[in-house]
Amino acid sequence: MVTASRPLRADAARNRDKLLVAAAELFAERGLDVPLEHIARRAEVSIGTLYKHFPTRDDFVAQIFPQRLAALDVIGEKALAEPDPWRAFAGYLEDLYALQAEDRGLNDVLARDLPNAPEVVSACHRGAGHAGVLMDRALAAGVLRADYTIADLATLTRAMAQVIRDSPDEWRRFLSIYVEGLRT
Amino acid sequence: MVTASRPLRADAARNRDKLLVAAAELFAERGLDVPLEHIARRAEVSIGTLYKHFPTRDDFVAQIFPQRLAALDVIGEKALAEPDPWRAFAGYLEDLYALQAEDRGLNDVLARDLPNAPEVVSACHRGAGHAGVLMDRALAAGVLRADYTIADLATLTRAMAQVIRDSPDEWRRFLSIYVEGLRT
DNA sequence: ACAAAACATGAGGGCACCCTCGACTTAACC
DNA sequence: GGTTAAGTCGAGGGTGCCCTCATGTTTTGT
Repeated sequence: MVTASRPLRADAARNRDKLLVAAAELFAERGLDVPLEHIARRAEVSIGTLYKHFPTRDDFVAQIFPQRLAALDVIGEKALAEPDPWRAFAGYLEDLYALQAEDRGLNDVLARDLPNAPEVVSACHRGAGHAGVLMDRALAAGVLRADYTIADLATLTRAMAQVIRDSPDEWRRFLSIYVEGLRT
Repeated sequence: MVTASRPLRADAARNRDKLLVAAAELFAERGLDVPLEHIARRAEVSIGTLYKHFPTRDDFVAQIFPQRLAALDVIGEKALAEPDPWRAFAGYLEDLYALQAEDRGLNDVLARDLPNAPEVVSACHRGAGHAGVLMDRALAAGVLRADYTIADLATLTRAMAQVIRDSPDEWRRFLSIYVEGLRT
């Protein structure tokens, strides 16, 4: 699907990289809403050049987050390898939110309806898939509240995004209370 | 403390009232961040007049929210009248968030660090006082997780503000799960 | 009815962000 | 090394919000 366009000119490739690096840093530090001008400034590139390479904020998102979201698969696999269904499920949540807590941008990405980047969307779906399996296992084992659904998990994720934003050191406590309420 | 200034001129009093009504409506509908220009427009008054009466957004907040926050006292008293310590505590939370769910502005007020309005701050403190008593009772009865604190409640409140914003119909479910985790 | 004081008005300046486009610069290829 | 397509630059136009102030209007008290 990658339209094999002619390779970029050397300076263009360099600028593109600098932009990606700057954007990745700023998304992680300040969240998804950093002004594009700040990204250009940190990349030491003009705003016009930024728009040439990434006409849309979502173009940045599409380039940056898929690899970060790969971590989702990693923790998913890890959880699936855990034999105890409850520990698997609860551990998954803990790992997931630890990820969010480390990266303000990722926190934003997972908390919003958004983003128009298909790659990001599909990564999220894979994540939801893992979570679904873990939930089913826990349900089958009778350790998870019987009426719990994926939609509840989405709600939790947005709530956790908020908790992480305002008390980055207390989210584990909040989560553990909620998770306790989930157990049967 | 009300500096008994000369009474307002008739037209001025009328405009002030229209502004308060408009602001109250818009805060409730759209949240605390509505542009002040929108308030002026709905009040059918110029932006200059708005600034004359309420130089600051917080001046609106200070006039509007104290009476709404009175509802906090009502539900506090109601909960204190409930003999069962667990039902009192859990019922208080339910009533509190029901209040937030009905009023976007109130939701914002309770969710932020903010506001520079002393009357609002003191109403919140009274609310926290009620909550504290309810928590102590529940703790004494051994029905509430022993390490629970007021700070946790503040975190919960911000999280609930978020949940209410994105799923106004699902917040009770989320709350009930969390509250379940609180019980011993 | 008049003067003075109180008030209302809205154009406009400031700011932060968005995005575009024409003039310049540079890498790439012969 | 000259040509040219590709790329860079940043001033500047657009938007939405904030807030102020000179000018014009209304109320009030006499």
